[in-house]
Amino acid sequence: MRDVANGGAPDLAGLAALIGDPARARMLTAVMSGTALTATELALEAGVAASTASAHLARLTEGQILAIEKQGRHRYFRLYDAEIAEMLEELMGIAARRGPRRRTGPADPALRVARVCYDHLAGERGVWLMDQLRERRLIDGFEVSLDAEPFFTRLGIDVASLAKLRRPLCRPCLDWSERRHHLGGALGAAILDRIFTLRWARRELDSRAVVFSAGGERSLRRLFGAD
Amino acid sequence: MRDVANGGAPDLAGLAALIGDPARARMLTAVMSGTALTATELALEAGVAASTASAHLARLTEGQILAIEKQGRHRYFRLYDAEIAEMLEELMGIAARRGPRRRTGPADPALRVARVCYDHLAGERGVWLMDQLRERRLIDGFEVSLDAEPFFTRLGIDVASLAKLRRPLCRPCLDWSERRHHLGGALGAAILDRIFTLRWARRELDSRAVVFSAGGERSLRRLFGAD
DNA sequence: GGGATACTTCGATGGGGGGCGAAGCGAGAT
DNA sequence: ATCTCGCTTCGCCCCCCATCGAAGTATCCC
Repeated sequence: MRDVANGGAPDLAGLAALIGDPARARMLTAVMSGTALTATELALEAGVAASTASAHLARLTEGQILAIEKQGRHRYFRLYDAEIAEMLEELMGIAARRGPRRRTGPADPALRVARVCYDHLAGERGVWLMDQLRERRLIDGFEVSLDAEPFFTRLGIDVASLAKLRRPLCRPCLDWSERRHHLGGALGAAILDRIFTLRWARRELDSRAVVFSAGGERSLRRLFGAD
Repeated sequence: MRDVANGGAPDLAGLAALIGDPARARMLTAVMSGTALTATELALEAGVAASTASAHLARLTEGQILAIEKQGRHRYFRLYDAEIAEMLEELMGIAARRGPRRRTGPADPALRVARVCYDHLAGERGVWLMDQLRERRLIDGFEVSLDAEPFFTRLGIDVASLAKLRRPLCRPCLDWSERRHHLGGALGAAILDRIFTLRWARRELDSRAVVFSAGGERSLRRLFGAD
């Protein structure tokens, strides 16, 4: 009813208002780490009562910002899809840039170096990776090169089956700290997955930070480095 | 004071809340047409009193969503920069997609075919253009090819001087109706400028729609078409 | 079954902010 | 100098909604 008022224009205000509440924004920031969180955890994260959080989560779900995964007596919340994650990353980037004054907190540097953007790698490492893939012509423009399959197969990634998914294989995602693109999409997610499986890096608890081990760092450079 | 509370995270809520008010969203939608508008025009557009609009505009300016251009006794408002325009386009895309139910209003089709995205071309024509440029290797990945300069020079666009600007020359911008990228950045703006100058198309009044003439349509296809 | 845990619903409260009109103000226009 | 127009400031109202605690419902564990 209320959205019929304006002439077919998308409900920009509704969507933005959903994100524009402090408690909800904190929840979304928390869930940007990629791990699904329970309602109670999110209430804690947002600093509000469970009942308040419940109402917020209902609205975010209704608005298709979050999705629910029921599991026993828990209700796990995750971002609705990768598109939402990318939009949030972009918003955070803009907010950070025109924020009060550049704050250089202690936890910040780690996030700038490497962090999770929902389910793929962002930060300096993320855009470096994207640069290298393009430099080596494994990615061409917005698409994976035809002759790149063997490379990814050696890495343990089956490009052909990823390409069958509904989700775009390869999607440039604007990085909030670097202000350039890193690799999202199914391939971006698969690469980060391999990085964790191979123990080149680990997740920092309760943070989006990704910490590479010295050896992992070397392996990454050896595998993807252009020269 | 209020933004020091959370640990260095960007003020996502503040930014989104700025956009998340119906009146402000209507103003932003209006100014997405690329033309700078006066405070009074925006008040009319948003359907609020001049005083109310003034308060909104002050907040949007303060938040660096809009910028003011004083001119005589008028104050013209425009989007702060192209980054903001792209972010809004993306938000509108997401809002449209998960909106109530696909509404196919009468004015909609024209917008889907071709429209202005702040200062460059979006819609079917916009992504077609991007596809062709990439197909013909005039744009490679995210950059203009080295040997593309003569082509654009013939079109009356001096790539070298565009490249000197602070603004990125070539920037993929996610299209809300097509869900794929069209060409933004200084080059995207220059191309649309030429399209208007050559009278291949004209702006629909009070709308973001771009209407091509039959001849303009042919010229566009002849110039950019790949085969 | 009983008890604990996870979460939602309900009802009440309060504050932030969006809304308006009237008055103020500054910069052209005459 | 005076008028007019464009916009802002001020004072006010009022509604929306974020918030809470308490009670209700669902699910698991023993």
